[in-house]
Amino acid sequence: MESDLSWEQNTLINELIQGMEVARKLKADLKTPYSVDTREMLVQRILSSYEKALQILNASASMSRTTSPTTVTSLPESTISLDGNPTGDGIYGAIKSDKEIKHDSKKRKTMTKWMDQIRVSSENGLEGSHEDGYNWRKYGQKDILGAKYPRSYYRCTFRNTQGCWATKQVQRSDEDPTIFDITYRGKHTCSQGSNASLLPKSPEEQEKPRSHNSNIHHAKQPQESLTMLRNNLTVKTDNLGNEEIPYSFTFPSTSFGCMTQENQSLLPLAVDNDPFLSSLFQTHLLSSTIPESNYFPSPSFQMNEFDWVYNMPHSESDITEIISTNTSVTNSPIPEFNFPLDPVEINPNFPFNSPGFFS
DNA sequence: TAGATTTGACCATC
DNA sequence: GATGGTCAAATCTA
Repeated sequence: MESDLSWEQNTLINELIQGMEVARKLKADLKTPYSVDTREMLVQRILSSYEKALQILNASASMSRTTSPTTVTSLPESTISLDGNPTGDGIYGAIKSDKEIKHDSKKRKTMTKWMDQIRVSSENGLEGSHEDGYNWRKYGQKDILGAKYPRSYYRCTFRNTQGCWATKQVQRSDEDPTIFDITYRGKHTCSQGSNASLLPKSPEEQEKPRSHNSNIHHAKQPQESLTMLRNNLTVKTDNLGNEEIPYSFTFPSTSFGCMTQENQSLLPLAVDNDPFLSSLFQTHLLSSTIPESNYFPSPSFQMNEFDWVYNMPHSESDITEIISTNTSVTNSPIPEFNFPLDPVEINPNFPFNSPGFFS
């Protein structure tokens, strides 16, 4: 197994390459009659990639330091916090006795842990989804010292039935209430582990202000969901702060919106022919033009990259496979960033600072 | 009535 | 002892 640094380096490289790829798309896009919105989304993706790359560097730097937490940067926290063994929590896959359960907190520190951030747009609303394809059940909320907002605790719905010990904590950022820091712990060992993120949600369900029961959804359109997942790394945050933000928050427990045939048919042909632009366009189309339908719980995609890599394997063989293929160039922990590294060449003269580039 | 959320209490860790 | 994480009874909702 590779070292953590290598794993992060791969992630970092992929992020940078992702930025490059999007930049190239945008460059090509400048010669086409594509909409400003599409270009805007490309720019957003570029920014996202570089932001993630910087955060990865940040995380690496933080982990390499053993000094006080005052060295932490101004970000709420590194978006990646690994314990060094992405697959090293196999003990949590087994169903435990009551006695073992009671002592789980002792093992807390040994569980795989990673963090992500989600920015919630007003389009989706705070009561909208922050779903990651898994079914979470809230089991606690606590005021945290020094934090303006309470922290919510979620665990996998299938904890009892399938012995899935994945948990997550959701903490709204003090600095930016539109950002939620999410800490995942443990790997999903439930049946969702393999198809999470591919779980669509009907528009009807999406329109519900909050779901209470029956949050189990089955993948009906995995391809669409995959496409969405691949491209939903960022969320437009225009008009943020225009709404009163409730102090307490609760994310509904499940899953992704689904792309409808009608929506897909709206894609311009040129965009449709480009898988990348196509999915990108779909993302933007849904998130910006029909907010009422709330088809897209976009934040969930933004958070899901690490969730995916850790949680997707749901058996020991899957884990082994990930470990054994970790040296592959297509082993990005962010599945949507999987593409060969070889042909990439970075052009330092790319005009990022050109006037109007970030229009 | 089943399943989810709320919330006070308990426990482990630092 | 302070704090964070979890439990579990009470409550809510479809």
